[in-house]
Amino acid sequence: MSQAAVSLVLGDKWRGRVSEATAERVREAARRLDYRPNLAARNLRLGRTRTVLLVVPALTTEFFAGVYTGAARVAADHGFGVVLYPSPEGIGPARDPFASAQAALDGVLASSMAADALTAIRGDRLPLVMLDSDPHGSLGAATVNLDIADGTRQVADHLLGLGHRHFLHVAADIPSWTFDVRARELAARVRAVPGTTLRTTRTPMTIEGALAAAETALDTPGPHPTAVVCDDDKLAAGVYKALRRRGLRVPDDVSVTGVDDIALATALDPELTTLRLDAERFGEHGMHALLAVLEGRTPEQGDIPVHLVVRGSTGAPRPS
Amino acid sequence: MSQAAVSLVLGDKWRGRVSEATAERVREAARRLDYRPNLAARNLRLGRTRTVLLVVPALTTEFFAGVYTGAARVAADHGFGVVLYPSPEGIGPARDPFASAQAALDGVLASSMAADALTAIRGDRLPLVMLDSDPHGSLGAATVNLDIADGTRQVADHLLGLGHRHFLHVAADIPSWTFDVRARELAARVRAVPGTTLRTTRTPMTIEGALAAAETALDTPGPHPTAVVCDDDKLAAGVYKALRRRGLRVPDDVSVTGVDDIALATALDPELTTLRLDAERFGEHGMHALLAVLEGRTPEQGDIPVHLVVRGSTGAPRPS
DNA sequence: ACGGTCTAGTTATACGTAAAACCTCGTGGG
DNA sequence: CCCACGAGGTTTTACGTATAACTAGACCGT
Repeated sequence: MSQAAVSLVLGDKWRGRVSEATAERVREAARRLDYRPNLAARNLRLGRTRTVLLVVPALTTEFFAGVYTGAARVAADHGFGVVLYPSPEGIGPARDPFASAQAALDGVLASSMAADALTAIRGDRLPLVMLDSDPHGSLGAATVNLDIADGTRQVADHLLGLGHRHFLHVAADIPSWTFDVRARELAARVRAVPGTTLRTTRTPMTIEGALAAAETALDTPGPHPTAVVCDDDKLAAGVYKALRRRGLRVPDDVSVTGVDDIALATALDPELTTLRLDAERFGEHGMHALLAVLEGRTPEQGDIPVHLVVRGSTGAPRPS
Repeated sequence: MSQAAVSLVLGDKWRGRVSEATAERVREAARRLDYRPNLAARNLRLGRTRTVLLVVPALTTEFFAGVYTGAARVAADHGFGVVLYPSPEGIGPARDPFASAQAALDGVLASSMAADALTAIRGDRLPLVMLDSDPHGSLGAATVNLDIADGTRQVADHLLGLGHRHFLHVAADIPSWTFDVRARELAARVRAVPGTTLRTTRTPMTIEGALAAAETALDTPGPHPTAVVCDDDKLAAGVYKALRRRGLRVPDDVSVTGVDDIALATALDPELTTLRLDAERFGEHGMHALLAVLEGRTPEQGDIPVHLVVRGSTGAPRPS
C-alpha cells in the first residue's frame, strides 16, 4: 500500500487504478487512524486553496452579514471557504499587509465601500469581483450590482405619486458609488416634477448621527419637507426620533422611507416603508460571479432587482 | 544571492547572517518583482497557519458580528487571521466536513450555541476555547463567559425594586447554556420575593416570533404581567408590538427589558432598558484566551462583567 | 510463442518555504 | 606561522500532497 495509492483512494480518483480490496483497506486504515489531510500541503501542491476573501466595510450591519451568509453558502456548495476582511476601521490598522489575510487565496470578492482596503491586501492581483461599484470604472474587474438606480426611482415615484413635493434626503457620508447613484437618481426624478424642492444632509450611518442631522435640517429655514428619504433603515430610525422630538407624526405630518429592509424596519412604529435589498441573494450572485471568473467563464450580467416594500411610514401629505 | 539568504532577509532573521548590502539587494529585488510569499508553502513548512476558526450560530445578529470584530482585531494584532464558520442553518448542510473550513487551522473559538457544528468540523482535536458555555462541562476546554448570571440578577432586582411582582419571561427557544442560566437565575431571584408570579414563553429569535408568543401569553388567563423580561433586544421589539396591539403602553402599563443593547434598543420608542453585553470585548477576551492556549499558557480566568442600561422602557407598575 | 494491452500497483518528482548543516574566506591571537 | 573563529554565504533537507512516469504480471489474439 504505497502513499500514492492512498492519495488516489482518498482523492476519489482510483477507479481503474486501485482494486476495490485495496481501496477498502485504505479507507479502513484512514478511519482507524482518524486521518486528516494536511490542507497546507494540498494547497501547495495544487496551487490553489479553494478559499476566497470577502472584503466588506464593516460587519456590524445586518446587510453585510447577509451578503456574507449568501456568499458563504454558495462557496460551501462549491467546496470553497470564505475568509472575511472587514475594513480597517473595524479591525485596526493593518500592520502587516500579509498578516490580515493569512490564508492563501484564490480570489477576492469586494464591496466598493471598502475599496481602500483592497489595495492594502493587494487583492488586485487576484481574480476580483466587485460588489456594488461602478461597472465602467472598476479596474476592469467584473461587477455585481443591485439595481439601486431603479430602486431609487421606485421610492421617488411612490412619494411623488402620494403628492409629496418637498423632500429631505438623509444621505450616508460614506464615499461610495452606490450612494452617489442614489443621490443622482433621486435628484433627477424629483426635479423632473415642477414645483419640487430637495434638500440633502449627510450623516454617519448611525441612529444618533441621523437624529442630529435631521434635527439640524428640520430647523433650517425654507420649505418644510413632507417626505424624508433615508439611505438606510438605521438612518430612518434616527429620523423617527428627530420627528418625535419636534412633535411631528409619521406618516401624517411627514413620510419616511429607508433602504435595506432589515429587522429594524418592522420594529419601528409605524413600520417603515423601505427599499428591500436582498443581501443574501446579492452575496450569492457575487460568489457565483467570482467562481465563474475562477473557472475562466464570464460571469452572468444583469443587476439584481430590488423592490419597494410599502408599509405604514408613507402616506399622502397633509393638504396645506 | 541564494534562496536561503532571501528567506532569511524576508523573514527578518538575518542579523549576523547576511550583510546589510546583500539584505538591501534582496529587499530591492523583492520590491521590484512585487514578491509575495506563498502562504501555503509557509504553512506547510512551519506546521502552523496562524489562522483560527470562529464558530458562531449565525452572523445576522449584531451581537455575533461584534464578537467577530473583537476577535478579529486581537487576532490581527498577533498576526493571526480568522475564518468564520456560521452554523449550518445559515450555510446549508456541510456536505464535506473538510470543505467548510478549507483553511488549515491552528485553533478554534466556538460559541456554545453552535456546539453541534463543532463536532462536524472536528474542531475537537484542535486547541479549543468555548464562548458562553458551561465551565464544568465543556470537554475540558477553556471557557470565556459573560457574567450573565449577575446580569440577570441586575435585571430582576431593577424590576423588583420598581415594585413589579408579575413577570413574563420571553425566552429564546435555542438550547444553550446561556439561556438556561438566565431562566434559572431569573426564576430564583423572582421567587425569592413573596407574592410574585413568573410565566415563561419560548419563541424563535425574531420580532415576529416574539410578537406571536407575547400575544398568546398576554391572552392567557391568570395574573397580568407588569414586567416582560426578554432574552434579547429583538424579542423586546416584538413585545412592544404585541403590547401596542393590546393598547398597552410602555412603561406605564407594562415595563419591558432586553439583552444585548444593539442599535435597535435605542431605535425603539421608548428606548429600551437592556442588559448591555460588550460583544467586542467578549470576542477579544475569547481570542486572547485562545492565543494563550496556543502558546501553552493558561488563559486568564474570570467572567466579563455586564451591566444594566436603564432607559425609558421600565418604570413603576400602575398601583392596582 | 510473442508482442500488445489492461490492471494494479510503485517510484519519483514538484510545489515554495524555513532552517539546519555546511563551506569559505579574512582576521587576530598565541 | 598556524589555528580558531566569526562573518557571510550556499547547499541541502523536510514539510505532505497529487500525479506523472514507470513496472510487473495477467490475459488475449494471431
